[in-house]
Amino acid sequence: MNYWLIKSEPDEFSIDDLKNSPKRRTHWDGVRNYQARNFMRDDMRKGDGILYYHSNCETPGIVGIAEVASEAYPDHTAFDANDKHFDPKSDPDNPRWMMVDVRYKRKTRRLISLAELKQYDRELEGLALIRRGNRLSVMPVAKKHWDFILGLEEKKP
DNA sequence: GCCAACGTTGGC
DNA sequence: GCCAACGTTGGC
Repeated sequence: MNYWLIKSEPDEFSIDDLKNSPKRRTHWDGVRNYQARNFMRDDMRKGDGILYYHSNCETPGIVGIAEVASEAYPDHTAFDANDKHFDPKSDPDNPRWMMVDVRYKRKTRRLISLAELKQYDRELEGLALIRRGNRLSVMPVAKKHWDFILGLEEKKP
């Protein structure tokens, strides 16, 4: 079992939006970065744990837990000229972009902010999220980092 | 809103 | 294959 962190702008699709989705799940479309795609396509497995992260908002940070609910399959929004994430170079016969389904598990007891996570740069060394200039929207999380971050949930910020 | 960091594109 | 130009991400 692997662990992941996925980013979403709460104005676009928040943890509550996921929670309120039918069957509390959705397809994670719109990823248009090769490294992120490769993680989804090659390494994500059903049941993997996901830290749900809110980006580009007042206090960016981890707000919930989700899980991978499917293997990767073609991201059909890349073929839709009316879609925001349309990619004319993605051929339906040879799709360039993939996605997985994501299922809501729960919210974290509190928001674990990026600023707080950065204070533990020693414990979280190697976590892509806190590396400078990081822009990946799908990234792996080592089990020891997963455990450490969830341990923070019980602490005062 | 600013801007640093990064990924992608395309001319050469 | 190099690299300048450009577009995007995302913290602040």
